[in-house]
Amino acid sequence: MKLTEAEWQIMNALWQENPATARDLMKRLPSGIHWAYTTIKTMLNRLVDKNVVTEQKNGNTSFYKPLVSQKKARSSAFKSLLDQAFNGATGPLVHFLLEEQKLSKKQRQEILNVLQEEIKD
Amino acid sequence: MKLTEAEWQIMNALWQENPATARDLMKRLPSGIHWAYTTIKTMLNRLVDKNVVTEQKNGNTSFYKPLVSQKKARSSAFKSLLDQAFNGATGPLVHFLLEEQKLSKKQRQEILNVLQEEIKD
DNA sequence: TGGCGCCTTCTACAAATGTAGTAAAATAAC
DNA sequence: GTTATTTTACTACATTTGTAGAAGGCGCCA
Repeated sequence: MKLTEAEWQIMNALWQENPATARDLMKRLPSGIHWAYTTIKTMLNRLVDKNVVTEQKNGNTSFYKPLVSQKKARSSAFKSLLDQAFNGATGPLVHFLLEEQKLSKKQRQEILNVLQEEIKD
Repeated sequence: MKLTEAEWQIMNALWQENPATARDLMKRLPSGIHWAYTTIKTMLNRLVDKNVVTEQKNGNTSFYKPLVSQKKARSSAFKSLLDQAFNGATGPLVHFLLEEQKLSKKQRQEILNVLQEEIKD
């Protein structure tokens, strides 16, 4: 399932903690994003239509929960990027990742840490 | 500069070899994609508008060249994914990469080596 | 019991995206 | 030169995406 940019914002907020109301999500959006309440509801409705979240009503209020895990969504986005921009192969991406000037020393160190962690066993 | 999915197809074909005509690109598109000639022209026009490619006419026929390098485009797409789906940090992506893509120990070690090489200075 | 505030459902609407048809102009083929 | 082929320039149109307003319903408190 493909998420749009705006949908990612909503989902990121929702994954943080759920179930959550539209109001909750509104508060959790990154500072800098100030959508109208109804905008958020619209997004949620679309996500429900897409079967990415479920809606449960308690009285008059809707509570939302993700139907798709963050991991799954990431996987899908990752794969799309790979196919689209890196000829579908991990190799070029890794190469890119390492070569890319934009990575700060800190970021590289971060990668190194992860790798070492993973390599351990 | 943000490319759409369809635009990536065109650009991937264009990066392969250029300058190229719309007809050239049509032939180079991955098997499975069969766009009308005018569709390709439309995309190219939009890419020209976006300053992603240049158009030079030779007589009646247009030749196109990328104005944005593949590397640059990749970088941009990569960064978008990172921001959108991985909280902007390389770490989680790498984690994901290692976990999901099942890199062999040897591959990891290889990456590690390259990284250490890179980090040195 | 009449507002106040919050929630929902509907509706709207411009811009971006995917996809292409048409008509006219340029060129190539005979 | 006349026809066939190619190319361009313009226009079109449905769908998706980003963003939100309006109107009606419900609980609460003065």
